[in-house]
Amino acid sequence: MAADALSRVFSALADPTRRDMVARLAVGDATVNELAAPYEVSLQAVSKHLKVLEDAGLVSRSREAQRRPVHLEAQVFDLMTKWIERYRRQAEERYRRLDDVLAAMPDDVAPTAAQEEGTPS
Amino acid sequence: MAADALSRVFSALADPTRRDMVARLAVGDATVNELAAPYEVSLQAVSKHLKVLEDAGLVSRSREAQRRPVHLEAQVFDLMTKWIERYRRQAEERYRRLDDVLAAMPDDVAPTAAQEEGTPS
DNA sequence: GGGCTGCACAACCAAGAGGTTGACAACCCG
DNA sequence: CGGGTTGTCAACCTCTTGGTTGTGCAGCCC
Repeated sequence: MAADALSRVFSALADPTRRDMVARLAVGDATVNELAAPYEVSLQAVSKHLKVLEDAGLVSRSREAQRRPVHLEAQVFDLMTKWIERYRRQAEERYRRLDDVLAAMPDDVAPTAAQEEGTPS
Repeated sequence: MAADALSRVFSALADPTRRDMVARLAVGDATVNELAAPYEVSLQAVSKHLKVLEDAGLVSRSREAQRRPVHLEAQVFDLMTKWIERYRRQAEERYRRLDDVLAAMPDDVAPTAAQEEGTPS
């Protein structure tokens, strides 16, 4: 749906079945039938899942006679890890420089201690 | 939708708007209005996005008078990176031990050379 | 060449996601 | 207390998603 690559990758991995397939493919290439075996769903459903993974660039499919072996393209993972690491680091950095942030705050209450809700009466 | 935590996290980050919000929150906490400002969508839509992020455990919302400051919970990222790293490493490892994998194969054609399609006649 | 296997494409359907508007609750300010 | 500000909840609409079944094509096997 979303045109950008990162969205497609995240979206593709948001499904447990597809993550499971990726896990399976990390061990080695597999055919559609092999991938479909563990699941209750129809072969067509699996084929759809593979299309999603392929559109996300997570897998590639080659031809080998009438079989279509599926191959994991692990380098796409880097796209995610880069994004994640960037903001995680940024957030951690922010914790480290908490004093600066507090100094920049107006005259708000300093959240040094988490205050509980006040008595309702 | 999917009950498991990892799916919720991936799904939450599959939306560019929500990733953008996370990027914004990495700089520092913000109110809903502040977060909504850059976007064309209604405040309610932003509120929904935040709910998705909150359900994924990516952000938390506190109370501060009538304001609801949103805070990034970066540690959830670890959940993803762990998953990703696991299978990326596994896939990379597989490349390294390609010979073993080939040896373990049955009597299939060894894909040492990518054979082109046979002559159709 | 006929049939079986492996897989994809198309049409359809139920459920969910993301957007909208409208109403309203909680809180500060005067 | 009344009014503005901040944000949520509910109802509704539409498009997408994940599933189904049906059909059909490409390629081995006999």
